[in-house]
Amino acid sequence: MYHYDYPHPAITTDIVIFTLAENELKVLLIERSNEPYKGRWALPGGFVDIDEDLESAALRELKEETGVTGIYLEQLYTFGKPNRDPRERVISVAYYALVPIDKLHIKPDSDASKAEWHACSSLPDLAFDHPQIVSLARDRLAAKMDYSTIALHFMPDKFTLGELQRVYETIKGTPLDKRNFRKRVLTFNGINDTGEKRRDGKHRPARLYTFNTTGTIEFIK
Amino acid sequence: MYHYDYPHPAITTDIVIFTLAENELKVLLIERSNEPYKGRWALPGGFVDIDEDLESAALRELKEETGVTGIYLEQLYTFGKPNRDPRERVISVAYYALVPIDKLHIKPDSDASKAEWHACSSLPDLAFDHPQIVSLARDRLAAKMDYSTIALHFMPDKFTLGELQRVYETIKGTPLDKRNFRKRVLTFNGINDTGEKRRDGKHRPARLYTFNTTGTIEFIK
DNA sequence: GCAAAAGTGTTCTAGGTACACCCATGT
DNA sequence: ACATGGGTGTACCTAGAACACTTTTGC
Repeated sequence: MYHYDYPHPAITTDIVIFTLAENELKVLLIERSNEPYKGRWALPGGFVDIDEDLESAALRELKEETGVTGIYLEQLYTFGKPNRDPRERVISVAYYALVPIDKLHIKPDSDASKAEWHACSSLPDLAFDHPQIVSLARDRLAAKMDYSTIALHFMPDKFTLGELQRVYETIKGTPLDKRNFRKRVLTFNGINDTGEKRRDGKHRPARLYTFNTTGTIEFIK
Repeated sequence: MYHYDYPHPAITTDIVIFTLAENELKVLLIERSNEPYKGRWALPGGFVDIDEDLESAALRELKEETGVTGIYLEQLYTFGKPNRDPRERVISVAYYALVPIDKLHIKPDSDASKAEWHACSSLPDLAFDHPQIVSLARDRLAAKMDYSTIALHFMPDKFTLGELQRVYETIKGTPLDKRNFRKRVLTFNGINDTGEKRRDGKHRPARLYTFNTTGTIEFIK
């Protein structure tokens, strides 16, 4: 038992974990096995330990749910309406993360609870204020697409420019001109031609590129 | 006394309150009258009540310290390193606010503690992790200057384009071309010519403009 | 009449957009 | 040989940057 002179709220982190699969932007959801909202889908998340940094708590949740580490993670917003959780006052520091396309198979099924990727275009009814959180995360991601290199964090270690263009087209929802797209992304710092090529189909092999992912994003223009 | 099965952190809000005076960007600081950091300067802020929304807590602090209401306020970031406060685990949801030039006289001296405006260019040693908070707030403000109408929230109800240009020049730290500046700001939605003019000195009177401040900012370009 | 800030257009430049064909491979 | 995605250059257009003089007032 812990005692305080004044009432204290509980602190959680919730994470909007994005990935791209089947040419759709997807988020990882957990089916709740306890009340409240038992049986409803919710964002992965949990309580922050009393000696744990907020970002560490988010990284821990991320690892527990997906098994991935070393990916892009950014604080999104803190949600603290007094009745957002029916049990007690809970303030949630929301983060969002980007999982590269090739790392998502690892284990979306850690503990007993069911975890699944859901297309952003058709999400189920979410628990708590999680619809707001997802919505804000999508807005932030869409905005950063225009003025940063954030999209590169969806890419595997080596990728072709065609793959990268499909990522942009999927998130923005519009087709892009191939020549203009290539001119633009090749001006980004950190994109390098490996010299290697990949043959995958009955067409000309594509050059493979890498991105210097220092875990950060670069601002452009 | 309040009891919990698990330890709970305390939650505060800290606010970076900006204004412009004497052609300088300034922030409001409070001299701490209690330990820890007694006698040091710190951001205004305080504990969030258990049934209080985060933004309401920030607005309450803002009103207590400056007497102003209805000004621009935005959540900045949540700071939660385990030892950022030596007393107990304290997580701070930081906000920043913009006080119009003509409203800052009201009362920067609410309770017993001393409150003063300090130029951003020469801040004293701040308590806790407040240097980081101020620094992030300045970065955010500078960034929003480029792609939003946030600067208009520094303006009084009626202002001249010359005054507005000096605000931009002060925050950005560079002189701007008068003709290009006017062309640009007059494309913003919400800026209207009142038809009135102001005479204040031995020169041609200036047109007075207003801004439709719905409390929000508009994104441009 | 002179000092001081308000007010006003045009030219130039650079970055973004539009656009069509050849290349290397698998079947 | 043909289908498939990879790879490349130029012309146009628009938004931002550079730039100088006239107007209205107070003293």
